Amino acid sequence: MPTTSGNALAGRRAQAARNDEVILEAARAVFLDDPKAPIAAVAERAGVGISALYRRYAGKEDLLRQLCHDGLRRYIAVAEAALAEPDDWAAFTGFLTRIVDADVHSLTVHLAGTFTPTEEMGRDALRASELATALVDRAHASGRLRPDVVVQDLGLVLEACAAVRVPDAERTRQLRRRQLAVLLGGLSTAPDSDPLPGPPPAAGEFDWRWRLRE
Amino acid sequence: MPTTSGNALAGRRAQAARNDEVILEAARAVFLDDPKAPIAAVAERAGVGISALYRRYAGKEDLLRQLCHDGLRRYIAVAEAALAEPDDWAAFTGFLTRIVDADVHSLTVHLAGTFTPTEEMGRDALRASELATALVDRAHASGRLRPDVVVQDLGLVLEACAAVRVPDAERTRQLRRRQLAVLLGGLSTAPDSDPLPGPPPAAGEFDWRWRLRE
DNA sequence: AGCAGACCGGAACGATCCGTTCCACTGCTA
DNA sequence: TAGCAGTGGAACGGATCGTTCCGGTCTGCT
Repeated sequence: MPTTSGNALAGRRAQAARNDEVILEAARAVFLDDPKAPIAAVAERAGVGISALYRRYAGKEDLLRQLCHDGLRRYIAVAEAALAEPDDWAAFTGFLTRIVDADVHSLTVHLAGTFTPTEEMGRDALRASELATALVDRAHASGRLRPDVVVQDLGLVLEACAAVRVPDAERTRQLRRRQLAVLLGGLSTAPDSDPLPGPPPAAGEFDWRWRLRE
Repeated sequence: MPTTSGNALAGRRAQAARNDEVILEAARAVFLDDPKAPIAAVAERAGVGISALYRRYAGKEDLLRQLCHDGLRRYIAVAEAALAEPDDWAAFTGFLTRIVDADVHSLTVHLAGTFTPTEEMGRDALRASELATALVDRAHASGRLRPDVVVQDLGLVLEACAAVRVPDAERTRQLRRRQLAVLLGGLSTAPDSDPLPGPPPAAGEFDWRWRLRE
């Protein structure tokens, strides 16, 4: 007779616990593919009924919020891991590569505006931007990053990579790496290059995504 | 008494002719901002009734198709103009700058899949890709374009720029130019750079956009 | 002058989609 | 074995949107 915990395999409880995972994974896959997919698509992909979803989340908005927050936490985790890398430039490039590979940008930015954020998300977003700043600072210190690049340019880079999209997921990853390689080449210091044009992206210039869409 | 032609200002005919323009412009603005905007939004933006739209176009699909075809023709015109530039590299960069500024990429690619294309569009698309190839070839000849860049990489570049988007249109243009500058830096030959990773984008790898969405 | 009809605004309709609720059912768990 | 947590999926109600339709206006021709 399984107790309330400790058994990972059998029984109704275990099935429910497994569904927790399956549903979250399905939601990630579905909303990554189409940010406004219907909730039924998530249930279908997970191979469960709609009730299994509504038992866990108050509604679509709640699911989206948790998914987005999850992406934010991944971002932070990847950034912290990258900061542990001793080489300044490698920390920077490794960070971007991992974020792009994990498609975290789509998980966060593209889902924003579809729900009202919690204040904890606000705190995490702040922390995320601090970490990103640290990575850019170190990249500058390494001398390999163009001096006129600012933190907010990371947003442009990630957006550019997330925009690459073909039906096959693995191929998408490859093409995004190619895109990132080109961008990193352009971000690197070059002997005789003109300065980047226009005022650099400003802090908060992309915040409109986080405000509710009207 | 105005005759049937020659007068550009007065009368019902003239108003109708003006509406032709106004509606097309409104449609461009609206669908550029949101590819699946309702048709009523176009009418509202144009300051006309819905009838004025349906008098000119058989339906939404027809409007979208003509808009997209229009974008394709712009693309071709810009490419032809660029090819007249004597300097190989300048032709290449000038072409990209103009396409990005005019937001032609959004007009074509992002609208594809929402209508069944005509064969004339197929011909124009072919011509467009020939012109793009010529521009890339000349850029290669100039020696300033990395040898491992292929025509299809243009699609990635344009996608990256089109992905940049803030509420203000003029600011969007500025940021896209910045993005393009970074990308062009990465596309340029550099003394000691690793080759671009992965197989390059293949011909027709982005064609799925042109097939009807299921 | 007068009328036929081009042209227009916008209400109304019908189809579709989607979030959410609800209920019957299943098989653990105590 | 009784009860309930967990579930599948039909059904509902609201919202959205493409399209049609009708009444009204004004023009351009006769």
